[in-house]
Amino acid sequence: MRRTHTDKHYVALIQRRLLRWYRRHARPLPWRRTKNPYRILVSEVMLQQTQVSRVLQKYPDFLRRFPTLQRLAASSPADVIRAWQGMGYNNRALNLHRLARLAAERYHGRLPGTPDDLIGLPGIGRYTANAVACFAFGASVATVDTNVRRVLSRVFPARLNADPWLVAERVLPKRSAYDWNQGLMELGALICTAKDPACGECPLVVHCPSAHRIVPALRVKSTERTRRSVPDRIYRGRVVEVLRSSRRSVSIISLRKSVIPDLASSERKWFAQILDRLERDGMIRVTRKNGDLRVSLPE
DNA sequence: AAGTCGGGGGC
DNA sequence: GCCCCAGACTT
Repeated sequence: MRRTHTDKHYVALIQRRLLRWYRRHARPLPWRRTKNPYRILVSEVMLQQTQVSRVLQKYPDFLRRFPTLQRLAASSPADVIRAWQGMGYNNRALNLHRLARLAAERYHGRLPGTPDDLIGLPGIGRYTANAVACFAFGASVATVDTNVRRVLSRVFPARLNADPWLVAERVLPKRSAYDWNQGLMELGALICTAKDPACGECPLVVHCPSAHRIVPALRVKSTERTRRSVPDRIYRGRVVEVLRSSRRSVSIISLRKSVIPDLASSERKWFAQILDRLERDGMIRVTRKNGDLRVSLPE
């Protein structure tokens, strides 16, 4: 009988090796030194599609500015968007603020502790729900992010086509979920990287069928609609960035000139659509002042 | 299932 | 220039 990834003994060996490696090599990241659900939540949202190195720069300031979920709920969306400067994906800031206000009225200003109650909250998908439940509330649940997905697909390639969540749940050591999940992510970030992984330093190298023969990941071709090959979200980001630094509302004319100085008149409709979508997202506010359209962050 | 949503740093 | 990154949401 050939061993599979469900072989208990084989999995247990891998679990012990990774846990030991993690306990020795774990970086002292600030969100690993707290169980405060709010602080864990902020870190997980910030880390969505964002490197650890950048989150490290913004995380302390954000928590100083908004020390608790209640303080976040009591702030304006504009305040949160400003504090999000440099992070990208500004919808995350908006959703975090919505979550805070929603928790204030539904959960007395606290975060629920189960994946079922967390998932579906603004900006909280399956990964973040499980991450907060596990890292803050000690729930024994799997967390599958891009690191975990990559590591598991290499260590357990037999299930390459299987749902990574099923694999992750099957190999999760129930008693050590926190260290295991963090360890998988740490391994993916430091050793089992997307390109040119350091198999020579990997604690799982003797068990890994993919060791030293990693095939380059398939190119994920971007299909985003572009204007002159630049995705719209880049211009959305520029609009928000201009509004961040202006204490007052800005006329659409001057806003457009700040964002794109040489915009052709034929493209003004395109720019108007950018603003429409930003307004629909709740990212900006458009008001009329004596017949003139003015734009600001939602104060 | 595919599009959309930022920004910075590595190469 | 291109690529990657602790995902979520909309269509």
